[in-house]
Amino acid sequence: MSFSFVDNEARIRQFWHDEDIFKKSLKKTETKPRYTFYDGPPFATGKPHHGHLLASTIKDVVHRYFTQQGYYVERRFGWDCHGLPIEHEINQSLGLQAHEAVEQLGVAGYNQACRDIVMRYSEQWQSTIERLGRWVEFDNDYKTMDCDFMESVWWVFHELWDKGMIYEGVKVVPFSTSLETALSNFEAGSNYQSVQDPSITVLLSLVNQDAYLAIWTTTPWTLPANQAIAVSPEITYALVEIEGYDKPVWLCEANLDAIIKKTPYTVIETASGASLVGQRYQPLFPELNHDLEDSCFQILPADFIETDTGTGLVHLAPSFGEDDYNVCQAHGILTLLCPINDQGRFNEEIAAVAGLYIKDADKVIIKTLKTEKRLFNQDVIEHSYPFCPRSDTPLIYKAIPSWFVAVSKIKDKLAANNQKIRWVPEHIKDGRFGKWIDNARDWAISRNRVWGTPIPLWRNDVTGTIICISSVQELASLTGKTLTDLHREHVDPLTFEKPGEEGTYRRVPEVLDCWFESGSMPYAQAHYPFKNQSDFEQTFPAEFIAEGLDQTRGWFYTLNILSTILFDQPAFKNVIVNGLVAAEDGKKMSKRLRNYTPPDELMATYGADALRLYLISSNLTKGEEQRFANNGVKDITRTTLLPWYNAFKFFQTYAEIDQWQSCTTPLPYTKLDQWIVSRLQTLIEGVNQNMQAYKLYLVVPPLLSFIDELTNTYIRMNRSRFWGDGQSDDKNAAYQTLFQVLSTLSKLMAPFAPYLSEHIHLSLKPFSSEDTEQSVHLCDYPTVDVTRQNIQLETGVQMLQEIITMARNQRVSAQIKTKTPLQSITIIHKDPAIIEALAQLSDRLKVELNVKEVHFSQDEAHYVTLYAKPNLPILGKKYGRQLPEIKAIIANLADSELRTYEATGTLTLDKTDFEAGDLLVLREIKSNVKAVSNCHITISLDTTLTETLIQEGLAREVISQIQKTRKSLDLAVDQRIRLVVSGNTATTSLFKAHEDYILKEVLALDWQHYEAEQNHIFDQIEGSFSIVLHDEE
RNA sequence: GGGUCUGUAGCUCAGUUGGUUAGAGCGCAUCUCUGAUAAGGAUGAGGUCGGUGGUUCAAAUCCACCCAGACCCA
Repeated sequence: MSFSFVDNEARIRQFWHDEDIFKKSLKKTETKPRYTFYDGPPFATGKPHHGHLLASTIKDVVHRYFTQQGYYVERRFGWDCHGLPIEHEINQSLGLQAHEAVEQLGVAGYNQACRDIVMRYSEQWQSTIERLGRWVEFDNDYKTMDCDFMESVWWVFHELWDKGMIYEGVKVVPFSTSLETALSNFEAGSNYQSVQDPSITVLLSLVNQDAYLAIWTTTPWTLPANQAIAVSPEITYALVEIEGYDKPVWLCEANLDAIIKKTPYTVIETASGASLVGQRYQPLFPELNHDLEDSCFQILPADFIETDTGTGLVHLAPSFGEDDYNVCQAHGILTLLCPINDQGRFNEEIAAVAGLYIKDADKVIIKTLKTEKRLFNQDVIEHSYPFCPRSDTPLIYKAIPSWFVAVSKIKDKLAANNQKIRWVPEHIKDGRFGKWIDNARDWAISRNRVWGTPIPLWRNDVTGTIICISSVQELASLTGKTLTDLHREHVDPLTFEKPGEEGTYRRVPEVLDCWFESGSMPYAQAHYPFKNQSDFEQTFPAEFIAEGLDQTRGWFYTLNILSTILFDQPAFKNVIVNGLVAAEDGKKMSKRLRNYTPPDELMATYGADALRLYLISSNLTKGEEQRFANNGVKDITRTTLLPWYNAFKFFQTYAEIDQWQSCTTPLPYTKLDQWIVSRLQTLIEGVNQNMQAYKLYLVVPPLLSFIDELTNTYIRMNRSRFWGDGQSDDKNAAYQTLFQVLSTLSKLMAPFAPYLSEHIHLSLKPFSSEDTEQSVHLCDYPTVDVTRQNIQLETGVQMLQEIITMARNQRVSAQIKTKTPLQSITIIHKDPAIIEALAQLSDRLKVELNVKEVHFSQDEAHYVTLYAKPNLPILGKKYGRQLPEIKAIIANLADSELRTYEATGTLTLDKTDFEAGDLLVLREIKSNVKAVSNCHITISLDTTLTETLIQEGLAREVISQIQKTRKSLDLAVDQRIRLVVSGNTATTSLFKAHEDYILKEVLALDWQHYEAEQNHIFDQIEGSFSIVLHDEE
């Protein structure tokens, strides 16, 4: 019956659930130091994908680790509830556009519709996250739409308001005319498409000169909103007389041919852009020209102008371009022309295009310009243009009134606080995040939406005075209404008046950007400062957060803006930034392409432990992208989980037979016992170091090699110690060692592979003479015990393994199987300390290599010649340019010279001297000697075969075959058998000669000789024979 | 267009302050071991370390530019 990781995980999960282990781990650490964590809230409108599982795994690993370290780690799951994604789903399901949906349902109905779907997949989330093994409190979660949460968001806003960090302005934002709303830059950037647009050059008449200005645009519909023209002061412009035009034209000198094309022209004069600044021109659509500042319709200087396309004279429509807006603002153009509505349709002021959608207006405007002979050039350009990610209509940039957080005021503090954060990977601190902060601009936090936290500003409709409300109570004191829900349908109707003041206070219409809410999460999840005040202040900032690279400009940023303004601190001290999980084909994971296996399916196949280990051992945990390969998960099972489980299973099998119990009395531990314990200590040390540095990606590889050493070296080399009958101190020492290693390993692995660790921990319980914790996750994390570390021994075993490999190679080349014993091996090394270390392991060597004697020799001269290589890092610095000559000298050094060098540490030659460390002395087998060397150590295996040795080899062959037969018959490992052997005299004498040995190894009570041929035939044995196995009874 | 990251074997990835013959796993071929094992081990094939230039005695590693990909920002 083979072990199923998946079934086991289900059992363990049931155990955790039945025994309430997660709660117990929290209870146990309740009084311990706090380790604060903030969970970045996901939207529950879709199911969790690989990226979420990655982040969840990272979070869980760190939480479990610090819990076992003796910290109290509160883990509340968070949900992002507000925002455009939710609204869009409503609009889509109704088949309506935003304003229509709101008109139809009303604000209350609309918000109710959002509320109904916002947690749609939360159960799916919970089950997947729990399946992954992440311990997080779903019953103690926070939602950004909870009244308490929203009240704290109001408080945060109010703090900012009081500190003068909020102001009202105008922002040019990506705007979707189909959703009739502004989009975040994030949303706007997600759907660039290659499109063809008109590319036209238009002529405008100057007022004080009989000449035209040529301006270039790809958005003709913005021309009615033109309010100025920009030039670059550094560029040279030319006034050109062109055939067929009544007046000369100004444009940039560099592009004359490209713009004018084949028409003959003459340059009349040239001028710098600076000298053109201040010239006035006549607007194209004078019908709009009312109530504007005098500063309009003139040439302004700007620094963003390029000459590779266009005329160097740039049309400025401050309502429809960020650069345009900034330049105009700077030169006193404050009143903006905006002849279109939110649907992108022109209003009635311009008769020609009234009611037309902007893209349709393009054609009309071009036609009008043509008839007025104002169209200089008309072309089509193909370029990349942002589209609405929801409706696939072209976005426009549009100035809308907005509320801002004055981030630029606190840039320096933000940067200083950033320096206090440990970023993994580190480059994000001064790279992506640091540079983003350096260029920080004010943050527009208002949205003209319905489903969100209302901005808590009430404006007097007569005086314009604004009051910022900071709490439910304050609102109640002004309005007499105590709200339990702060959404618009409840808040908007509340108005109030102030005694002695005329006018009524009404709330401003906008809601907050949902990033403002997630950035407020540290305070809002605690309902700070209305509750938990001192508790919060003691645990802020968070010790740790972990999210994806895409949050650099998202959550990481907003958290820090708010924490810097509120408390002049970063919001978190450590952050692991994970990279994007790509599909195996290198593309994005996509439902449409079906290029990935859903996480639930993966866990149903390989289990959560394997998935977790695969995810955290990758570069994903340091912000790099990784292609997700199902085979990688499978490999983890094969290379890590399975050998680990098998090591435990081996222990369990024999410990049950022997009814073994752990003990604390001193035992005669062998060198290999001490060695594996030392290796374990080194592993513990490394894991702790890497975890303290939040380098999760460094944890799994050493672990893997430890498990490899445990199974393929320790257990393989010590198997026989567990087999013998009865109890002995040596056997006890072997059990005790393996038991200790396995139980420590289960604690060490618990954060990473919580299920299998738990299974092994629970299964080891019956063998422990001491009380153990109910769950491995309630255990203290192992710490390194340096007294049990023995680096010399670790090196010795390392060398032992090298020798074994070399000797096996020599057997292969001599064509002698490992089963055939050989008389002796000689190990040659000049260092007595190393010989001593190896001598202690010589019994081991005999068994591993199947040799009868192990000899040691320091007499290298007999076996090897020495040669040297330059120790480049040292000699390079010493000799620099002369290095090639020195290398040549070294290559020609004689054996005797190198022996002197090794003995004395120095070597004096005619041209140069060498000191200790300059040379690397290596070994090479002499051509007349039968030996093998790996440059450092040399062995010589005696490959002479005698009849006795061959016979012994055959006896082992027989044993091996009998064991295979036992296994194929599914006999229990301690099942005794009887042998019936048929064969010729050679067979019989082989059995007679090695009777004791064979019977003992295969657990046979006796053997009998039979004449008849039976089933099992071994042709390797001279004369052939067969064996029948009989169960004992 | 700008910023950050990535580019190493057929595939997935290591590669320390520049330094000696660039490694591992999977896959492939050959051999081998095994009463814990879904295994293990050995050997081999497979690399112009994305490209070009530069710095240096020495570059996968540092610098510049270019190419490709990802993310973020325009």
